[in-house]
Amino acid sequence: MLSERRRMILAALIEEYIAHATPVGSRTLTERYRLGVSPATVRNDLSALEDAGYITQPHTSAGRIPTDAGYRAFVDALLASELVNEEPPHQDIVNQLRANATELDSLMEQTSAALSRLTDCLSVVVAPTIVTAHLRQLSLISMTNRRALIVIVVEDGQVIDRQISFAEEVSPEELARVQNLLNGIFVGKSPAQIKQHFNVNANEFLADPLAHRILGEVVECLHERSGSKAHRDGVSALLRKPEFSTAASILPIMQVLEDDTILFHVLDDALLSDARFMVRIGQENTAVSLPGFSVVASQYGRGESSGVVAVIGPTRMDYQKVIRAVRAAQQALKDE
Amino acid sequence: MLSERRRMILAALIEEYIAHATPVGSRTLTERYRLGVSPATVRNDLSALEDAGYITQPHTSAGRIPTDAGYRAFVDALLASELVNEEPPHQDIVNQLRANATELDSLMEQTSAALSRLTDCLSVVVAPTIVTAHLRQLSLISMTNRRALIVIVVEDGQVIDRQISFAEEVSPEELARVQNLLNGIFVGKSPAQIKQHFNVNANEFLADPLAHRILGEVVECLHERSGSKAHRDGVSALLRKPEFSTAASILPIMQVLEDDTILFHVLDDALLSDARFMVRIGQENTAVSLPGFSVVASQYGRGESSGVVAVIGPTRMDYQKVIRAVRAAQQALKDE
DNA sequence: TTTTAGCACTCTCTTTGTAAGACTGCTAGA
DNA sequence: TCTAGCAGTCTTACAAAGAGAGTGCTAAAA
Repeated sequence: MLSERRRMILAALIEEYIAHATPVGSRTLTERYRLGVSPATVRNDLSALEDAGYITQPHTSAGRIPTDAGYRAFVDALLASELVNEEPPHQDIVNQLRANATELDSLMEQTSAALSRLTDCLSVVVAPTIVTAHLRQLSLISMTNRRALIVIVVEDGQVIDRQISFAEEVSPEELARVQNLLNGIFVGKSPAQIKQHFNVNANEFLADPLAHRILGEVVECLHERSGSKAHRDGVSALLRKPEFSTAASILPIMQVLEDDTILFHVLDDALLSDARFMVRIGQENTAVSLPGFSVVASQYGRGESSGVVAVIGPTRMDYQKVIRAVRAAQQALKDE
Repeated sequence: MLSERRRMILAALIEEYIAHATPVGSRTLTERYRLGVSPATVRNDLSALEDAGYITQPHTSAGRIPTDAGYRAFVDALLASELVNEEPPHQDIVNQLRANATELDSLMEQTSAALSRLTDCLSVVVAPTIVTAHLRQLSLISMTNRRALIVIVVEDGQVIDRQISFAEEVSPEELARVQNLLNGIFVGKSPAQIKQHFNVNANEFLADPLAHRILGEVVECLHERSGSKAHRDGVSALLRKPEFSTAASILPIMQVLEDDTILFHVLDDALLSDARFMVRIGQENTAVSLPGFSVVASQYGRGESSGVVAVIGPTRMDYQKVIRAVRAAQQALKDE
């Protein structure tokens, strides 16, 4: 429905606005892009694009800037094109990250740092949820007479630990017994299965208070940690962008970042559908009002569980660069 | 050397400026504080205080605002007075925190959150360094044939874990053997002692490559983690303060927060001397230039090791409230 | 029908000038 | 030593005016 030229003009305008963060006029477009028409013609097209809701004018005598809908059309075109899909993402970076990081935690941290450096935006990497990952091993380590450490190792290599205190003394031998007991029953089971078993066979465990107590903690751990632990990087990059020069403009994103629950909410919202990859532009973020921010998020799989890697920046972000970077990060985080 | 009245005027001016963030004139002071003298007299004193470097004028026809030196004098007086020292810090909060948090990590997180809420500033809690804490127990958990988890428990209850991969298969029995071997030698030793033993007796361990490898990782862990892990909270509180309404004004602190190394550097600098408690006002922060920011930091001991708890905010912070809050946090984090 | 040139129009931004307001510094007197 | 009064200085707010940028529209050209 949009003529070829208008599409080109929209793309050129967005490109120009992304680069300079300043409203773009008809003359600028004809001067910098080989459109082959005069400014007057471009003006007509701009007017049409504005009527269609793709661009808007901050005020009468300014150039145009893209609306969220304009970015959306631009990004959809980008995603449909080969530009973003075909090219192999920065394989060198992927390899380098993989080589350096021996642990998931450190891999996430480094990926987040690389991502924010690469895109000059804020990046977030969320550890895979363990909702689906199966238990590999449970270890109980005695710390003092009345204190022990539970270490849970999950199939995809994630480790969760938690300390517990006992009202009465518990010997290391006792702990070893419970460890073997629980491992015997639950290794290979998913958190949901473990919880179910715990609830159904509650009576059985009541005879063994220590096992009951510890299993309770384990169940709690597995559910509490579901999707916890997020690495963030690149806040200061955002502060340097002209659109975020006032504190008020960055406050919304800071509030999101400060609270894991809200952050997860925003990311989950972005990935609610079965899509593994998602771009949310400005007001498309419905979980929290984030005017002026876009979120590019992707799930990444580690074994049976899945985490999220995302880049958050101004709607005026370099979508092509960001999308490719997120894809690359997803590769880096993917289970070997 | 400062007359009693001038001291009072300085205190009143700072109090007023802390409350309203706007330059304070002579009339305001006489109206709101019972000084018993006329504005003209106050003006003379203000002029003297300015000559002495305690206050300054943004411009000729504005009131005065405190300089870093002015705050310093104010804070020194505060610290010398009973106001801050004698009163028992919010014991209720301390107790509540202690009750909720079973683990150090969660205690630090909750303390940080409470501290920032209480002071309406940014708060940072750094885990105790383990430089001096002795090893309590070492556990090796087999994850796969070629992968194991090292869990290090230190005297003060901190837990460190790290995954390692092996070139060849390693049986759980082998791991158990090494675990016993290393525990036998190193339990009760400090990181420094362990490292030394490792270096001196290198030959002995060469005959046992697995033990050598694992001990190497342990040594590395203990030193890497020294003073790592920091919890931050309350960034958005800073954004709401009028002095940080521009992105440029908060950029410095964001850069510090983003990089643990720099953050530690700032805090270490604040606690470089043997003082366990320190207030750094504005330019007194020498590690990194933090114009307009003050740092109130305290060490807190957990057993033999020590961590840092700090509040960072505008130089125009409520020092009394902040100092007492930091003291309370230090109590909450102190080893039972 | 589409494109172009030209022009009037509108709006922002900057500058300039003015008036009001705030606070000081100074001087002279209590 | 303190106070009252006043002139002086500086910011802030507001209005007016000019420059600049970019548009929309109209009429002619392709």
